[in-house]
Amino acid sequence: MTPRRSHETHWPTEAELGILRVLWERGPSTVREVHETLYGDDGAGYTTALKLMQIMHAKGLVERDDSQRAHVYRAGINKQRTQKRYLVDMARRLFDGSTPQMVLHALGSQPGASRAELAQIRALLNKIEAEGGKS
Amino acid sequence: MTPRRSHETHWPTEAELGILRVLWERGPSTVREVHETLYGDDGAGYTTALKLMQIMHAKGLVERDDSQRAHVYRAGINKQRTQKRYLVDMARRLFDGSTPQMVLHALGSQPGASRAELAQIRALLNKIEAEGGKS
DNA sequence: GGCATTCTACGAAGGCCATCGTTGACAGCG
DNA sequence: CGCTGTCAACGATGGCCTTCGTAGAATGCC
Repeated sequence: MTPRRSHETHWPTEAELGILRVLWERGPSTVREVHETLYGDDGAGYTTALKLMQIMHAKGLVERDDSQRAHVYRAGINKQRTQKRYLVDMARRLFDGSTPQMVLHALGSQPGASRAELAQIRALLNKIEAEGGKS
Repeated sequence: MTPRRSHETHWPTEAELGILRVLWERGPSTVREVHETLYGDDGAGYTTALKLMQIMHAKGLVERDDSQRAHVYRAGINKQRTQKRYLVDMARRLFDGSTPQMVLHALGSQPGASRAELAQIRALLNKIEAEGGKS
């Protein structure tokens, strides 16, 4: 009935996120390269990947160099910023907006963290505390 | 064309999550109560909430007591488990499946953590380390 | 030039999602 | 009994997402 409130800033869909992951890892790639990496031989067809990437281009999620016959795509949004965006959104939706609460939950449930990672987290904790957390 | 791979285990959609949040917080509630809490006067209409909750009931996301005229709904899935499920999925989609990496990112970007929360995280860290993280 | 291959572009199908309108049941009240 | 308000049920609508089929252009090779 009523038009869905269009989130305005585009959230990548699940399939789009898959393509972004490939572009973030491989760097600029053609549709064929992305398709092979992502779907291999028994995933979605080539034109599916093409269509998705065209739509993503229209949304600004990827940029495109069409000077060659096979256009070369690259991620149009930053990986770190996207990760952060999703984290903040997840905290909002499931943890009352509290990132620390989310961290606690994430750590608490089967983290499988290595000692090195634990040390890294601890170091970050020290840094945050030194810079003055909220009282 | 081809049927979408149906995730089989139902992931609550955005609107469904909103309703679950209300049920988790308020406990068993009627459609009207959920609607008022969630949408107030200028959100979606009453029948929208009703329809959503009926669909959720069909999916098993909520349970229902229909012994009264106004049916009473309660959450059919556990809050903690749902939080964990989303966390794991997010780690998979954006952090190479690594929860610790995700924690690092979450802590690193605008934590807004209170000292108490930092201490809580630190305590949890100690506990995990004591129980032996992977080398 | 002619053919096979590889692209891009376009459109459409089928599914799910959120939203709402309408209908019929039910309850309370005068 | 008849009104009035609330409720569940159902269907439909418009939008978005994923997936393809097909067409047309470009390229390379004989």
